[in-house]
Amino acid sequence: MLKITRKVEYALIALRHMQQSPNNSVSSANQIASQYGIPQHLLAKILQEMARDGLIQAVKGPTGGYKIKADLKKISLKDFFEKLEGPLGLMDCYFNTDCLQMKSCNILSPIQKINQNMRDMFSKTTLLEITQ
Amino acid sequence: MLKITRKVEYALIALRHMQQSPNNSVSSANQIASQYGIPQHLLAKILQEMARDGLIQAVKGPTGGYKIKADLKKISLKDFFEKLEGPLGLMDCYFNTDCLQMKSCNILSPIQKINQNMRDMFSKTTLLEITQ
DNA sequence: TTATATGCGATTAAAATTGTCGTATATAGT
DNA sequence: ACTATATACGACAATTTTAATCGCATATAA
Repeated sequence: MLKITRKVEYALIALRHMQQSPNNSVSSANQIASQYGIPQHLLAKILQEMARDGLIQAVKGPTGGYKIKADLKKISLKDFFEKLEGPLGLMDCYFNTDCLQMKSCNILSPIQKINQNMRDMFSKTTLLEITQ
Repeated sequence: MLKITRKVEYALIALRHMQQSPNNSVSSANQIASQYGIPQHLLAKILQEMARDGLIQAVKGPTGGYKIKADLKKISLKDFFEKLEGPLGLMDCYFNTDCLQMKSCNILSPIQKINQNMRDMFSKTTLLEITQ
């Protein structure tokens, strides 16, 4: 429990790679995948999603690839996680209100506080801090 | 991702229930399970594990059950999580050193910092704060 | 003696995650 | 124009993790 997914892990690795690419030149999915031992097709899908999210810029065709598009110091880790994986919470009931035990649940409010702490923590860290 | 398991959730619910039990009288697994809509056999196993961990005290036989044994203000949420679920880390490489990409991984050190933040956060909260 | 508890291992079921496949489209280089 | 290499995207399959169930044993109050 309390693990990040490989999807997020691969996304971070790729972002850092691009961040360190000289003159923000493009890097292809295959380049990155083979360098870090990531399944190529899987990484490609993740990069496509990040491109849709506006985090990176795609360049098609041979000599194509991806490069950083967004200003990484303006994006928190929390926002990044939520872009890729959806709402961030220790328990689903933080967002979902359809739990049948809602009324009888005796740990709802304490859990909400911890949840908020965790979200605050990830809100304070920027993507730039991770990737530079 | 970054979710707690139902096991931990059920354990917290049960702990809080016992904590609020008048005069620290015992509560049976079935009582608690039916009150909060938790599968009985599953909760029983979790309570047994908590008893082995010294968190609660088991009383056998009819009229038996469980009651709080440990001093909950001396146990951090991190310790509690690790008792039930093992090492607490965003990625396995925080503990495991057998990742083949260890050398080429470019996000190891930033992730380690976030990991430490998360562990610190859960270290600062006591079980008592959650259950009272 | 009986009914109701805990104790514990094995097994199954369900859900989430991770990875693969196939096909389409874009474009630089020749 | 052709080819090789890249992104784009949906469907599907495999794997892993989590959640739940089953069966049987032991303890003990009434």
